[in-house]
Amino acid sequence: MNVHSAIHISAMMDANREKSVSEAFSSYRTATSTHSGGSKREAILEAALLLFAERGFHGTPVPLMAKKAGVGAGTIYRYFESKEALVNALYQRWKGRLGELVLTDFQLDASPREQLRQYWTRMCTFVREHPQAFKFLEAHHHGPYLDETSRALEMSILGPALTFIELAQAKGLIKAGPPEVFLAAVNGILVGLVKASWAGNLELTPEILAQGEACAWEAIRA
Amino acid sequence: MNVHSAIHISAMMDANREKSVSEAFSSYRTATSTHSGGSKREAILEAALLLFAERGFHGTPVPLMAKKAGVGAGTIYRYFESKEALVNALYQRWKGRLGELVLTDFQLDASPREQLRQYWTRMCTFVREHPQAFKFLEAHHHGPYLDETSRALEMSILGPALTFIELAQAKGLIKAGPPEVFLAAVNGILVGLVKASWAGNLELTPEILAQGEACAWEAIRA
Amino acid sequence: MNVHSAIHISAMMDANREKSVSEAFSSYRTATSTHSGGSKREAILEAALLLFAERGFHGTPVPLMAKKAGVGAGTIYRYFESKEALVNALYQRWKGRLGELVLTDFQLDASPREQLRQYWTRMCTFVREHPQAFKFLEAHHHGPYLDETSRALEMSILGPALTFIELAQAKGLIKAGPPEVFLAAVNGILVGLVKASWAGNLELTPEILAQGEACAWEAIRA
Amino acid sequence: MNVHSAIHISAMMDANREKSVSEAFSSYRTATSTHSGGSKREAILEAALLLFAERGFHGTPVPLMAKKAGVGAGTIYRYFESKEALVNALYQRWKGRLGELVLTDFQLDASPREQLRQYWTRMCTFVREHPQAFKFLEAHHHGPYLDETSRALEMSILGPALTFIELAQAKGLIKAGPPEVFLAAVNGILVGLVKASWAGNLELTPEILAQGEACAWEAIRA
DNA sequence: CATGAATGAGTTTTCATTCAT
DNA sequence: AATGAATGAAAACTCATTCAT
Repeated sequence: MNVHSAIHISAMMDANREKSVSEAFSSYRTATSTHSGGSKREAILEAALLLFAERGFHGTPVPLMAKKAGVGAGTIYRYFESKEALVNALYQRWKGRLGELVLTDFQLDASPREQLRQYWTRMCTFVREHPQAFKFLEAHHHGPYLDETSRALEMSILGPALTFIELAQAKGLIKAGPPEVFLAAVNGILVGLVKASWAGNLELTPEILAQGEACAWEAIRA
Repeated sequence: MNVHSAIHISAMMDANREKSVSEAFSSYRTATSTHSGGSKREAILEAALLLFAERGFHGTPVPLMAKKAGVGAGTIYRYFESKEALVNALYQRWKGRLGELVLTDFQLDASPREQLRQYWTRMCTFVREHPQAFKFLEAHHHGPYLDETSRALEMSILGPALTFIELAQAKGLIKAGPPEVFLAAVNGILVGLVKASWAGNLELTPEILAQGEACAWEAIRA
Repeated sequence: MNVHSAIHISAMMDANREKSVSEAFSSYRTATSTHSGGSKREAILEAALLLFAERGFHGTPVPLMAKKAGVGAGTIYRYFESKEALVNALYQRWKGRLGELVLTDFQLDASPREQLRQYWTRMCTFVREHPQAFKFLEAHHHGPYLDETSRALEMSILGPALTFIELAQAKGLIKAGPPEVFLAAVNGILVGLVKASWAGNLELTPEILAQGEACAWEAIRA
Repeated sequence: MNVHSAIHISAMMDANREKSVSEAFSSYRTATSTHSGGSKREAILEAALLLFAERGFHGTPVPLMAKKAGVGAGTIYRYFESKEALVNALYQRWKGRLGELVLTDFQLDASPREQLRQYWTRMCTFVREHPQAFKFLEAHHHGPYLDETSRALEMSILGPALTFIELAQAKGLIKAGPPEVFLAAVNGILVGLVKASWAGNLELTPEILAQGEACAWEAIRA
């Protein structure tokens, strides 16, 4: 797998709604400005995001989502075939957005140190701007209700990331070993920090995030 | 909080069952060899552990647990007041065991590098011997159904760990900064590796775990 | 307590549904002519009345009520928070109706003999028109599932009745002694007759009811 | 039906246990002094009496009765075929005792006024000495779980009482009309007073009971 | 005999989904 | 298209009864 797989990410997003690549690619960009039909769909997805993040998939009744979204319970089923379809659409949307954010215009030719900085910064941006989405993605990683498309999306970020690590290893700038280890380390540190902040043990200030980035680099540098 | 708080961990384990500290302390040690009265309780806790780990609290119906445990559905309520009481007992049992495993006879006077090795090794032992328990603890960290006792147990491991980090920082052997950052980094790397293995991206061989430990040390060393 | 407390009765009726006094006052009058939204509620209350009267609160499963009411079991919980809330609503409704029937436009200045006749007649009317309601009220008098509001309603009929007895005693027309004794006697005779009819030992003809009224008067007259 | 039907009462008591008339007749007299096997049966019946009186048949779990009786849950089923059999045995025991108390050596040739006094006094004795039994009998009068024997027992007291009323009517000492009316009146007054005392509205002092008796007599006298 | 742990049918209650309006 | 009342299947939990000890 290589960097260019990034272009497939958007195609998988919101897969339950539209199947066309180009449509899918543009759909979420214009999400906030869509009109008739779209605003309710957005409201539902937003309410679902918050509730799934706080209470989990099985812990969130559909009528509660409807109430929070300000729509009728039946309306949800006009936009999504089922609760499962909804959680998959939501997962694909946010995993897709995260993937786009991270991979779009990624500096292919920067130094590994610089690339880590870019990756780290973008992930932190996502965490800051969409904390509930991050929590949702983290909590629903491997729910049995996720379909193949959702699972496949995971790889679209992991794949390019692994490629970058391999390239850096080839240059001797990152430790030798399975690249998955170092990706797990970097992501693990980030997730560790974020979870510590959720638990109230830590505040995610820019300084602390920078500190975390430094740790991540030291963890993987050769 | 200091290292000696470790002795309180056992006292909190299985709190819903016995209240006496000494009893609680010894109860789980003999769990596998318990007499007739306890075997069903053990079967229930074991079935619950597997199912909660795979499907989550809300995703696991009581009758399914009963079937997996080989008991009647009503039997579960002879041992636990409610499904919530069961998940709390389970959480406290395993968090307590993890705490004991990590903290018992911890080398207070070893070097930070050595202490990290010991911590890392013990955590890996737990992951290897009780993978479902680790998954369960990871997934149920902050469920709204956890009671005060369960939440309090969390701190009994975190507390001592933070103390060690502070001591090492004072000696200039670990980076300066909030100790929570470095604890989150170490744990994050471990959890990252374990999750990668769950996802099938990595096999947790001794070599890889050692690699992870090296990363963890580099991440936090001064 | 005086006669005017009667105006509070309606306010307490159906207290679980509406809180406004004026609304509550008029709500049950139009009960039989309610619109689409209320017909199921009425059907549930009617089915519950019959079943609770025949089999008691604990002896009546919710699905049986649902079947008798011609609704789904879940529907009952759209109208009542719980089975307990339902029995309380039912109790308050009928106790309220009985209170209204007895106290509305009661002849404050008639002779005690005439007042007894009026009270007796109205009670008999209630028994004739709502035999199941009378049975229900009689059987659920002091169930532990009744809430404060239900219990309080009891007093709104007893209070005025006691006042009338006291007034008549002051005029020397009713025996001296605690007024509660004579109220118990009058009500006891009525309930005795009704229960005898339930047992099949007696038919509640107008003659027999008149006979009972005569007994009641002789029982309490000075 | 005449007075001599009284001798059949005992024969029906505890019918579920023994069928022989003589045995049945003597069984409850010696109840408190019986030994092996009997004491547990008594404990069960006593616990059941209290619990059924307070919470009703369906509101009383068998395990709770067992606990209150100080026996194992299974033990109850060594003495009674089922919960229904138990409530019937209990009903028959106490209805039988009440019948015996009222009818044994009843003054057949006394004046109606004197006979009422005797009846009233004996009923009051029962209420005073066995308040829970009275409450139990009152509450379980016509439960659907009562069998034919239990229902039949009712008549063994009512029958003789009606005979006495008829005799008194023939002498012109009690009002003309269906004797059931006057029996219902007398019993109704008594039950009314007792229920008022349960509700806390009245204390059953000797004076008040005498007052009640006076009311009862006035209610029925010609 | 006596027990009380065990059970599954039955209870109350919830909830994903449908459908008449 | 949108709704939310209605539903029944399934959830959590209870309890009358059994049976191994």
